[in-house]
Amino acid sequence: MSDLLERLRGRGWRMTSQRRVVAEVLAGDHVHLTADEVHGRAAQRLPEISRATVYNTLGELVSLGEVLEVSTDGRAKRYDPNAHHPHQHLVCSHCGTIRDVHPVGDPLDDLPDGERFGFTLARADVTYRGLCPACAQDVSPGRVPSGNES
Amino acid sequence: MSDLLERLRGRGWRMTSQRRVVAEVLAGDHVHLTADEVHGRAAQRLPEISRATVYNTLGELVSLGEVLEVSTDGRAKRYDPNAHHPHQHLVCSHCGTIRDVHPVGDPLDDLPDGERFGFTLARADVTYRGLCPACAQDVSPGRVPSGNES
DNA sequence: TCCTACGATGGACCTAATCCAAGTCAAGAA
DNA sequence: TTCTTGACTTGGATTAGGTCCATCGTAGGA
Repeated sequence: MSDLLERLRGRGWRMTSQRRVVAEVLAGDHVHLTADEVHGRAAQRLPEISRATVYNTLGELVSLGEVLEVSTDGRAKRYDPNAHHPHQHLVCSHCGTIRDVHPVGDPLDDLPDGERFGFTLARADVTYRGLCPACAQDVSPGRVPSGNES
Repeated sequence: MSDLLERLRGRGWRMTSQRRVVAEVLAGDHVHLTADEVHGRAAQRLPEISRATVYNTLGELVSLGEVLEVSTDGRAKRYDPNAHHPHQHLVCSHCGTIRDVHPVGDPLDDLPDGERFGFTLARADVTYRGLCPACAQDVSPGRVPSGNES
């Protein structure tokens, strides 16, 4: 992730401790934190960091194309640092877990000309929805309901 | 759309003037109103209708499967009455216009087993993004498509 | 017509996000 | 090294979108 910091510096970003911490919090695969979670983790290292700064920094990372904004559920937006590898998302309808996935083919090819209404298409965002293994067990009454009744 | 009212009555829905007006506002193709827009249009016919009632009614229509909730940007959810005809959405990145579209094939088929992480898939939501004809004209200043002057 | 449980109301409240004026500090210049 | 300055940060106010709840109203069955 330090190459992100390099890229940002190369783009003339003024490097501050706040921006560094936010960029570092957003490292790794399958990371999809809300702005509030980013703030929480950043505040562990830099207790005085403000929410406004986290929002500003996330917004800049998004407009620089270094981070993707994903809103899978109409609630808080999530931020995905995996912006340089095209991918789609797989979301658990029950617990909200998100995984990055790589479908085959290009979904843009599936939209016939007659269905494009003259639009100039840029991309297609696909959200696969279903139940993750853990929730599939909890939700289906199956047999032997594994103890954790509420 | 009056068949919607019939179906609702058939399901034991208590029919009130408020519910009728909300259901009537949500009629037609390519209709994707926000809750606030629904409230505004409903209030033209029934000025005393409250926002809470609109939210309640929309929520019930969604859980009955009569209306779809779509959130194509991180802002207000939109409500799509075209719930009985499977479709995806085409969104203008500039003005936000939404069209219902029908891609060929089933996007679920494009996700290989190795990319499913054990999930039980239910469906795939696809959002095609691009510029509508009107915005494509507005945005491009003519020719010289402003390469990448960073 | 009367009852009553279901639905509507509006105002308080909540979360996510943005705005803003004032203070701070990174990094280039001297 | 110190100075300078404008970009950055702060925290508190504000906004948008949505939910909750106590109370009132009414659809529709008896």
